Amino acid sequence: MEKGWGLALESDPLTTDFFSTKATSATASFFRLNQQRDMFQFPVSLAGSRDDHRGTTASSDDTRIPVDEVDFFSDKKSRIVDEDRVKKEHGEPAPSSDLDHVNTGLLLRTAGSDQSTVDDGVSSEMEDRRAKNELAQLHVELKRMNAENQKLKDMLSHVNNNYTALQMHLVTFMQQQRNPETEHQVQEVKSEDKKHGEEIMPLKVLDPRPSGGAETAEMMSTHSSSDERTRSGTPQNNVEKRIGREESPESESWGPNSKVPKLNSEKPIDQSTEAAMRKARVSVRARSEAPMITDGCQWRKYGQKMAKGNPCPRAYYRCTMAVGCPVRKQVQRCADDRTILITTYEGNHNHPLPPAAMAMASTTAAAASMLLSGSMASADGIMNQNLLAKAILPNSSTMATISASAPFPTVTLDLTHSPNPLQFRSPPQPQPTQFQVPFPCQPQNLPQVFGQTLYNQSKFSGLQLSQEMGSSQLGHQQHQFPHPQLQQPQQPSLADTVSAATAAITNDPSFTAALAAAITSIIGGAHPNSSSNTSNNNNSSNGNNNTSHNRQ
DNA sequence: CGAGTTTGACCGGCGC
DNA sequence: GCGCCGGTCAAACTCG
Repeated sequence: MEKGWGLALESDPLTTDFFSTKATSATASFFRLNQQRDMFQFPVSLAGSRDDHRGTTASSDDTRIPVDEVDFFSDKKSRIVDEDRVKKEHGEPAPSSDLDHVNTGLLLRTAGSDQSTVDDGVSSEMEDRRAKNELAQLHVELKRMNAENQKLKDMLSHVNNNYTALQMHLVTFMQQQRNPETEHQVQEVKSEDKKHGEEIMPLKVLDPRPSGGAETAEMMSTHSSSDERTRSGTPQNNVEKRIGREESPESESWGPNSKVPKLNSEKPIDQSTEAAMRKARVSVRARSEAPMITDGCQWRKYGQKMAKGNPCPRAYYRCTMAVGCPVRKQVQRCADDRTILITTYEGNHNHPLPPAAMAMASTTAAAASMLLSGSMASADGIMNQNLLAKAILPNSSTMATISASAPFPTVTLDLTHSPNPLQFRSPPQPQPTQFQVPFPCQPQNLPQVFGQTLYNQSKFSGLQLSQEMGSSQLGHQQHQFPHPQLQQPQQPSLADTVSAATAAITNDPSFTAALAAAITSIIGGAHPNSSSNTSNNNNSSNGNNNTSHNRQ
């Protein structure tokens, strides 16, 4: 097995095939041989396969190769040599017998061994031993090469991870660079509120200003918004209700009223920027049979509509991890391929996120930031967008697309390319939680993988969640969240984790390195204490959401 | 009984 | 001005 893996990673199809498919038969036959001849097991099969498939050395090493082969089948040495020559000359195993006509070299050998009841007895024991030694050496060398190869691969994956992490940091940093304005505003708003002698009702304060609202709310909300909001009993609630769709940040971000022009008209430049930020969307396309991909957040469905041009209904969700969180998402199946789930995220969370959710959220935020920058400076925008795409999907440049033509700048992460039918095809859905994005995790896994890639240290819990994630976001796991509310009660079992990893791997081999690192870290002892919300995509599972949410 | 989902109605923007 | 459409609301319903 190990060899199969190692070789497979090498991207040498021939080798891989050899190990995976032919090795078995060859090995089996070989065992027989061993019993008879007491030979070195692996060398035989390996040598045979090599010669048969690669045949590179055959011509040049005519003398030597035959010797090797002879060694293994010392009895039938001469005969085998002839066979091998024939094989090499024709590039295909020459049929030693009718039965083996179609078989590859391995079988031929086996057949040859069977045939070789006629023992020449001429070859000297010395030669045999020498040949054995050579084979053994080759085998050892092969092992060594494999080990070395593995090392290199590890190093590569490591470097890859670091690179990705740096990229994401850069993106985040750029976002933060841009945010100072926002923060400024927030500060100002806060101070204003305090002047008024009240502790902020973020939403209200913001409400009047559509563009600034959500952002501000998000910024401040972390601690105060929920409490205050709940606290803000009746009168304010009424007001809020009233304001409701017109002024609430949410409506701004998604609804028509949130359209940029309107916002611009009222707002200063930076505010328009913020509005744009909020408009930026991250769309994740992932293959998933689950109704929704898991991204580590808790969502409440607040509507469903039939969208034009798509027979599949579009579902609207809002984040319920904190009161007033402006983040929303739309989930819809692709009209062309209903196995593809399109999840569109918008907005930034105004509360701490569980590790599992960090990736998605960060990605969304980064995407928004990048898109924004792109819209502002054309050249830079392009650059940034490319960067974003790379950052989001470091391993595949083709998967992330950025749409400038859409009403809102949108980053689309297409996780559907990963060829992994396995996971989703499984008839009985194991658990609702697993639908992940085949990375989608499943595209679903995107977030997870992404996070993993970015932050190796993280625990694997993120992976499970991510499967849907499309938005790939970054690392999450490393944070511990103080808020009890945010902590996910469930801890993924190791088995779950492994299965998630397996799914991810199968879905997209390109993430193998990152996943391997993650798995390694887990197995290495880290137990994911973090939130793993394996199943949380279902809104129903969360115990403590006070969902009197939004509307009140 | 509370929390979440469903679903028809409503609202506002946009295009004709 | 009208109708279409996307998005949201909120009462009714379902579920645990």
